[in-house]
Amino acid sequence: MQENLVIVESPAKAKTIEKLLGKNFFVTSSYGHIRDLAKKGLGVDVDNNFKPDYIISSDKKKLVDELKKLSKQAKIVWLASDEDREGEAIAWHLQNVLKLDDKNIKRITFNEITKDAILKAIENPRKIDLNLVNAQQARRILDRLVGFEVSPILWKKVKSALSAGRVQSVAVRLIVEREREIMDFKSKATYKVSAIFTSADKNEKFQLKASLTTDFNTEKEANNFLEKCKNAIFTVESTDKKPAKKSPAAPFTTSTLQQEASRKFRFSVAQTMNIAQRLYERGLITYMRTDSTNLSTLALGSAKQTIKNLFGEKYIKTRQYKTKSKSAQEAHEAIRPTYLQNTEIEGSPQEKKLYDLIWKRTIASQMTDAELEKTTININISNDKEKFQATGEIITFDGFLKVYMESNDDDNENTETSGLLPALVAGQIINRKEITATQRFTQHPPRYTEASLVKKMEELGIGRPSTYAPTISTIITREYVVKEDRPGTERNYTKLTLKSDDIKLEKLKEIVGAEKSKFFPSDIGIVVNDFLVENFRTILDYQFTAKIEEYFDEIADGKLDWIKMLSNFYKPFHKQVDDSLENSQTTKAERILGIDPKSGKQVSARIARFGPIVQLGENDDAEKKFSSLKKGQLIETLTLDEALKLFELPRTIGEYEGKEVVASTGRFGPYVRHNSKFISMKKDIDDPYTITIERAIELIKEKNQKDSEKNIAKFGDIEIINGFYGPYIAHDGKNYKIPKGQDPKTLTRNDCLALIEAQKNKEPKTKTSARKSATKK
DNA sequence: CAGTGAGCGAGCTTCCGCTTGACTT
Repeated sequence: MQENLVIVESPAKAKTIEKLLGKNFFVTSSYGHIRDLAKKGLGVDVDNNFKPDYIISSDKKKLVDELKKLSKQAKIVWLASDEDREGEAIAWHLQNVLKLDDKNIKRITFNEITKDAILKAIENPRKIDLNLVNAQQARRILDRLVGFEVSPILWKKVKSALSAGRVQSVAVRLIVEREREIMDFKSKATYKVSAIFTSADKNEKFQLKASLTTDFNTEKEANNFLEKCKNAIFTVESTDKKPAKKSPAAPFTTSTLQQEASRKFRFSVAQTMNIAQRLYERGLITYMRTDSTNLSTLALGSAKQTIKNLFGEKYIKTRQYKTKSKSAQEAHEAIRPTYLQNTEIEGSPQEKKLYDLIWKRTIASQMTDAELEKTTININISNDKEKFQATGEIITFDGFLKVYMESNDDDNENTETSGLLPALVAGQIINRKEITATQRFTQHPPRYTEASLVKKMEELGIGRPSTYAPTISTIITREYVVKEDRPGTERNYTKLTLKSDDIKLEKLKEIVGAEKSKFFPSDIGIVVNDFLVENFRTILDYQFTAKIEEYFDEIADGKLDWIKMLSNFYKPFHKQVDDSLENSQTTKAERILGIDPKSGKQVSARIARFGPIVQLGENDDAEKKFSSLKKGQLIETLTLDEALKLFELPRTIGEYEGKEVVASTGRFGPYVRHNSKFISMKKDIDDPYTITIERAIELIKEKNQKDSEKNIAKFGDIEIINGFYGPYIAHDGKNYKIPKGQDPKTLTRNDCLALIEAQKNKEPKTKTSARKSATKK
């Protein structure tokens, strides 16, 4: 057995390092943290200096035993976890759990996996930095105290099984407040004027697009302007050329990679991380959970070489980027290809795409600026003080743009910049071909996408590269927010066009406000957020994390005692907990919407046990009626008319084969019920409020037809069913596969029994897995 | 992506950050 045991955090990393270190070293990994606060109860003794109760979780026991065994056989254990707060804590937990003596351990760190860096680390070992460890303990314990003291208040005051936390609650707040901004937003219309000019000289042919530098507020003003243009002479007042530069973006961090993959490929944050993980495990890219934009000297060198080979010397510009985010801990490099000379890889289309993106971004970051020439042409109007302006941009040297251009968040904003403008001289007269004034509306602030939420969280220093994706999934599974598409609404707008000597007025329609994969708060999300902001303002403050991070830094620097820090936080915090338990109202977000003109009864909305509902009649009304809100409706913005419409369902629309046909909306959308069968309506075609009996019968017939095809054969308690995934055998509440190539119609009862028996033998495996997932739930 | 369309009764739920697996139809 080797004298030296090296423990890192990630097994993929362990593999590479072992190759570099040679046979005297055995390298293994801890798979992240090996123990954590007890899952049951608070896990912290608040009356005893916040003494933490650390437990090795069940899924880490085997690993810890293995590590114990290995460390006993080794002379020196090199604790090589990451060079940050969490990494230091992992090293410290390892020492404690493995019961390693100070003289047998050496703490080493390196933030690039190269032979040089690792050998250098081995030559310069240090002790475990207890201050840094304590900063981590303070972070961990504070998060536990916040999460486990505030969540139970929500169970009591709002709804069972809800959760609150330093990170997730602020993420939800961002989404709720953005929605409120949108609710309050008043769109303002202006008339934007643009023109197409042509040459006055018939020998010269060009078209120049220009826009007026000011907008008009009313149709009348716009029309007056166009009237004036009829008799105006247009003269080139000035042309101006200016050189400009564009610089490449920094290499990828976790959050910027998530943003770009979302913008360019529409990958979800989790999807990007899964693909990146696979690339990392295959040794194709560096670690994908990082907040650093740093590139190793090795990478800088090979980028230089690659650029020289592919594009030539003049495209090289070696740069090191400063990491933007203040909370960055920089335990790793930026995300980059391990070998920059590999311009492409084998793999799934998604893997190839993501690798290509990472490669381009990394290479571009080491290339020269792009050089541009921006041209502005101002056009004078003889009878008006307004001016038209045309702008153009051409690339005089492409530089990094040869390989990569960062995408923009607001891709729907098509700025009117064209490429090369015609060569015009001041004083030259040009002709108007067409001038239009189009009514445009200001847009509400955009709803968050996964990626833009991550970006915002990073700006606020909330969450870490390893938690962005899990946090998003938490706020969705708690049903605080939904991520979905919403159709837009139709809007009228006006367009005035001046051509020859006529002004044409058009009333046009456009679809606006359609959303794709955006976050919307739910009623529960809104209620919980309002409750938390009201009762725990300090923790919900956008600056809270940034502030406590300063304390953690002081602890890490040995300037602040971690127990004192926790105590300073906990005293006022716990008082808030007690206060809100005692004084705050249980909240149902109730709103009285008005009176139903038909029945004279009160209409109200609130959160009930199974979600948001509207109620017709007061609580003591024996004949009160309920209805659930539709998808996309919020209690906060529901109108009386919308509420009244909800009571129209379920709606009896007629009879078919002597049985009632009812239309309504359920958990899974609108449906038709007939003969105790539910038939989903077709999306975007049917509407439960307007569906006719004829159409309903059509749906019923269709469904009956499908059902008759569903059952292929039946032998007593054994059935052959044509399911969604193809035909299968159903027996005793369980489903069994039919082997490929076997025609299900020819199967006999005995064939089925044989298949069932054959597949039952595999059961022990599925049983244990069933138990596992059950205990997880 | 199949199927689904209900209306408490006790006890449980919950945090954030490190890591990767391995259950299917």
